[in-house]
Amino acid sequence: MARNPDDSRFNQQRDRVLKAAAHCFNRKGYSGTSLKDVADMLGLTDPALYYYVKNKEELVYLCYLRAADVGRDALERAVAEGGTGLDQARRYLRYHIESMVGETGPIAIMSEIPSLRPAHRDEVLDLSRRHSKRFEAILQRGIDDGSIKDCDVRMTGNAIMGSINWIPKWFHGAEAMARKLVEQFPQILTAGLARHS
Amino acid sequence: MARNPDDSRFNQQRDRVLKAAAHCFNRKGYSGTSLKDVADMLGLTDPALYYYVKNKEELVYLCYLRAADVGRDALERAVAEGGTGLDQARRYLRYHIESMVGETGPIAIMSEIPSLRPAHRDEVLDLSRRHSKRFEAILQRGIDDGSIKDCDVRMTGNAIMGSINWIPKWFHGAEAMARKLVEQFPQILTAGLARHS
DNA sequence: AAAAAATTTTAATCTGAATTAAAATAATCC
DNA sequence: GGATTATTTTAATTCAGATTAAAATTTTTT
Repeated sequence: MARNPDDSRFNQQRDRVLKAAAHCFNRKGYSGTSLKDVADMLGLTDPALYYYVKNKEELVYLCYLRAADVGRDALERAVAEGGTGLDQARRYLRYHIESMVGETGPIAIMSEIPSLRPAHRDEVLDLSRRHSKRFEAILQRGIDDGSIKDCDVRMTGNAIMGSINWIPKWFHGAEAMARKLVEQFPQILTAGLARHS
Repeated sequence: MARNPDDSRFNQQRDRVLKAAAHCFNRKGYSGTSLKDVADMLGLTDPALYYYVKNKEELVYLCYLRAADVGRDALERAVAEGGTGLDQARRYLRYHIESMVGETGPIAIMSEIPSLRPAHRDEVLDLSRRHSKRFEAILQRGIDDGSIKDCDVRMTGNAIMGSINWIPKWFHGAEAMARKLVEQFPQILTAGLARHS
C-alpha cells in the first residue's frame, strides 16, 4: 500500500493508463470520455483506475504533465545538439513529432487546462508557458545567428506550436502517415523562417 | 411557441447564446462548462437556454455549424475575389482570422465532434472535411498557376489549419493582439509556400 | 505453501449538472 | 387596457458517471 516511488510495475501500468487516457481525451475530450472508456481500453474495470490515480482530475493532470515532459525532452535534446537556431528549431519539431506519433504517444492535447483544480492548473500553465518561451528563445537565437529571418518570435511561435498541438486531432496512428508527418512537418513549419531560401 | 424561422429577436438572442457558449467551450471545454456558465455570461438562468436550444448537445452542434459557416464564408469570399492560388490562400486566412478575433467571434473550436450524436457528428465532420478539401484545392491551384511551390497539399493544409484552429486557445480578445494576428498570421503561415521568395 | 502485499472486482453510494414542469413576468397585439 | 404570445424563473426531478467500500483474486515474499 505504501508505494515505492520506483516501483517499476506500478509505474509501468500507470503509464499505460495515462496513454489510454490521452488517447480517449484527444478523441472525445475530457467530458466525452468516461473512466469506463479508459478502463475498457486496458481490459480493466473503472474502479481499478483508482488504484493508479486519485480521481479523474488527477488523471488529466498527469496526462498533461506527461505531455509537458515529452515536449521538454524534445526541446532539450534539440538544443543540446547545437547548430544554428534554425537547426535547433527543426530538430525540436522532429523530435517532438516523433514522440507524438511513435511509441511514446499518444500525448494528450492540453486543451482543458482551465478545468484542472487551481494548484494543478497553475503548475501546468506554467510548464506550458515556459515551453513556449524556450521555443521562442530558439527562434530568437536563429535571428541572432542569421539562420532565421527577422520576425515576431511570439507570433511565429504561436503559429508553429498551434500546428503541433493540433496534430493529435487528425493523426490517428496510421503508420504511413506517421512517417510523412515526421519527414515533412518540420520542413513545412519552418519553410518560411529560413533567411536564405 | 410555433416559431417563425425569421423571428429576428429570437435568432439574435440565440446567436448571443451561441457566442457565449463558444467562448466558454473554447476556454474550458465541453465538460468543463456547465449551462449555468453560459447562462451567467448572458445574465440568465440555465433553464432559460432551453428556450433557444433543445439540449446541451444541440448547443455544441449549433456552435460547430456556426464555426463551419464562418470558415466557409471566408473561403468563398477569398476565392470569389480571384487572383493566384497564393493570393486566395492568404486572403482566406485573413478573412477567417478577422472573423475569429473580431465582431463575429468567438468561434467554437471543433474539438469535440465525436461527442455529438451520430447524425450531427456526421454532418459536422462532413462540413469540416469539405472545408479542408476546398482549402487544399486552393493550394493546388497555386501550385498549378506557379504561385505556390510544389508540396504535399494535404500535409500543408493540415499544418496551416492546425494553426488556425488553435488560435482561440491562446487569443483572448486583446485588441492589440487581434490586429497583429490579422496582419501577421496569413503572412507567417504562407511564408514558406511562395514559389519565389 | 502460508502469509503478506498488490491488484482488481463487484456492489453500493453519491453528486453535480442536465433536464422538465409549472408558474411568473414581460412584451406585443388588437 | 385586456388578451395573447414570448421569455424567463423557481422549484423539482433525473440520471450518468464518478467515487467509495468491501470482498475476491493474483502476485510476491520468506
